[in-house]
Amino acid sequence: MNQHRNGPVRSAAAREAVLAATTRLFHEQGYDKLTIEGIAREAGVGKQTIYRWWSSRGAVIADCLAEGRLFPVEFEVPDSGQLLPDIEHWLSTVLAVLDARNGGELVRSLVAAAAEDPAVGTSLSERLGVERSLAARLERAVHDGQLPANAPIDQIGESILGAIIVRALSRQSDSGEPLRRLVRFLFAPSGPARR
Amino acid sequence: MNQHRNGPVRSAAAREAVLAATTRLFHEQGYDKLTIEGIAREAGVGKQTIYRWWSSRGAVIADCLAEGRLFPVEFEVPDSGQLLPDIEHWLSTVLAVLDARNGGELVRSLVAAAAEDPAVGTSLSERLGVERSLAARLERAVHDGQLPANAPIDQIGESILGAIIVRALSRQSDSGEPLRRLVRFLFAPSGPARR
Amino acid sequence: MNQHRNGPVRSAAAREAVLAATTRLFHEQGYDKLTIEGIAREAGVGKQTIYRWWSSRGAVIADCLAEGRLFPVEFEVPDSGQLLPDIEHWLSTVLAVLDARNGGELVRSLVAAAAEDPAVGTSLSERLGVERSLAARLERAVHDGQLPANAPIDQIGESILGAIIVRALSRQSDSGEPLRRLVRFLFAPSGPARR
Amino acid sequence: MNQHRNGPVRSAAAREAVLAATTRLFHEQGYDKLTIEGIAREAGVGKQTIYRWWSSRGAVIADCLAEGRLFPVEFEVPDSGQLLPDIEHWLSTVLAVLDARNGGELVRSLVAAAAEDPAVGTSLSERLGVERSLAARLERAVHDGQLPANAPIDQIGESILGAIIVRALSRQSDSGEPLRRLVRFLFAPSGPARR
DNA sequence: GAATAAGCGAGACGGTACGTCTAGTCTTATT
DNA sequence: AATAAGACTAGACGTACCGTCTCGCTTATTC
Repeated sequence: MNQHRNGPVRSAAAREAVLAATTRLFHEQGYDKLTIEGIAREAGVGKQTIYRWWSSRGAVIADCLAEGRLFPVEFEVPDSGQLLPDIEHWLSTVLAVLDARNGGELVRSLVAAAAEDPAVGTSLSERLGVERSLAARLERAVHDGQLPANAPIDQIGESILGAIIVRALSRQSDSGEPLRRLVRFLFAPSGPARR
Repeated sequence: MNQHRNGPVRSAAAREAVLAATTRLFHEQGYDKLTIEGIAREAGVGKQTIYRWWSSRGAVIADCLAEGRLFPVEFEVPDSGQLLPDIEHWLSTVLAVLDARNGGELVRSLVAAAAEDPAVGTSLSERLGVERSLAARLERAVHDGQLPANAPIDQIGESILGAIIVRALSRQSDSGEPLRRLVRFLFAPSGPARR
Repeated sequence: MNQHRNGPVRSAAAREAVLAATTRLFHEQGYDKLTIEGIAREAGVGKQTIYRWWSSRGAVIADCLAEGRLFPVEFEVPDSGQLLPDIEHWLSTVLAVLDARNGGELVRSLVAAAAEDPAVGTSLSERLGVERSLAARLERAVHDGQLPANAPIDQIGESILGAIIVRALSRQSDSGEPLRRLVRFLFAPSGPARR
Repeated sequence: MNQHRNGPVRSAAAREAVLAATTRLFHEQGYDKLTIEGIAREAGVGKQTIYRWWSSRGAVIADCLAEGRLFPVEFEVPDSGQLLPDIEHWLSTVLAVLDARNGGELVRSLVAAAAEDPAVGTSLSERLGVERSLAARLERAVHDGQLPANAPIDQIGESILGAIIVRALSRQSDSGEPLRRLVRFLFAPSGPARR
């Protein structure tokens, strides 16, 4: 980080170093032990450089999220024509990634960050594909007739994401089966007669 | 806290002062500006007294929650026999309370606290009546046949709570109508799953 | 000449702006709050322009001193033939100028600058006319026989200047009468040493 | 410094460590490179402890001075009955001490400190014995008739101290002979006829 | 009249220190 | 033995400057 500097335009090297260091520290220690000083130290960057370009700790995390540095993959909901299997596939992917990297801790950190900084919440939701991919898939399901015309698409997505969050907050480590039961309840192909 | 205390047993006055001060500061400034020093100052109490009886900032909040100092009322789900109206009534009560006291900020603070401290999450969920009252009501709905026998009761509660949280985290201030649409979808006479 | 260079030469406007800004800030805030960044800002000049032409903060002050920007007048010791009145006249002028512009603070600032940068000390002494004018006058007094042949001219000047400095450092604001008593003692017709 | 702490009364150990560290750093690096953080680091003390008990960098130095940590000895003016030899003896002692420990740098540092903080000036003057011992000796000389009755005692002392300072500020390293000439001029036992 | 090269305002950069705040531990005197 | 008070080390906060650097522009000199 002390090689080529570019002068009075923003240094791409510094930006990269900050985001890389933040990603590393975030995974190692979690959000509440993440400090601006720590990032600067780890990145070999002056504190002012961070304060110059990011408004808060959360803003840095939001950038990391937006660039896919915290999750390695895109979460796409496939479209096989059948709603429930598609959603289950997406959910499995999400849970696999979360569990692989000490998911509870990761989600809690992200939630803490989101509670502090709006941008993180937005980025997180986008990154998990809730809006872009999940909502789009549900939209198509409405067109297919697999969901009723008045189904509250966004809220369904939020409720699934919310259930993931609540599960993380309550420190349950149950391999995700309950969440699968939830989506099965929501999207059962042949809804059991209920009344 | 400048009263006369009587020696070597735990001071009820100190406990009361701490919880009262915490409640006040939490409402005024939110969780992330809540500090042990601030509580001690406000309560007129030595820091050590707090450290002696509570393990962390979150533990104090959890105590406040458990004693109903953060929410003034109990959230009970009524049982009129009809599931959907009962749930909607409960949801309206919850939203009314949240909106009344700058709810978004309050929920975000609670979520931040829960992300840091497990006890807070548990207390919060209990306090909102999700487990005790909501889950019990859903249980009865299963017996009634208003919900299918295999309905994932706990997860349904968590998904509603989660939706409230996600809504708060994304700073939407939409008067709760979307959440009402969600519960209508979940508990509509025909059920969310349909074919 | 083997060294012909092209391009613009030193900008007189920039030099002028720097010295003017420095003078202004020095008088307003004193030496220890004088910063290169502050000067550059005030002068509307790039920092590099200052670093290119001056080696240090002190060097800029020394330039200001040398150009008479910090003291408005020359301090000349008159030569009426009578030593003591001449010196008293010079001293009165110096004290008048110092007292007029919050002299204690000014002297302290100059002393601080001199302690940091040798050039300032030299400039200061020159500017006050200690060497040029006071020492010359004393020299003439030796020739006149008003001072003994072996009188340590330079040291006498330094001791007067030093007394002014000590007085400023100890924050006495005594209208200069004590200093007048000192020079009367030094240059009384009978001399300081007497038996 | 992490051994015995004394509780909510001022820690003598911390005070000692701070003053010792300050003395060390002051001699090694001079006043302008002396920082609160540096002192805290060297002393193994929290910064707040310094800010709690001293109002500024200068105040710490003043304490060091007052306790004789910067100069190892007391500077006493002897009283043999003969003024000039007594003063010369005192001056030799002072100069010896100053030269022994890179005196110019030391005096400049002290002057810079005094320019910033009044207490340092006072302490310095006291420490060198200017007031206590030198002025007292001159007083006695007045009684003896070795100095005229109206001799400005304090100013004479200040002028000698001032000459030492000016000499240090102008970076002359002349072994002190000029200063000896000055005091000889001031206190010559048999003042040469001058006019 | 182009090409060249220095000076210029601007300001980003890695750093260091500032003075403040809180964490969590420990000691004192009091009750 | 618990308390209110508060000193202690440690370290992060966000700000201010340091001295170096690079950028794009302007300007004078040389080819």
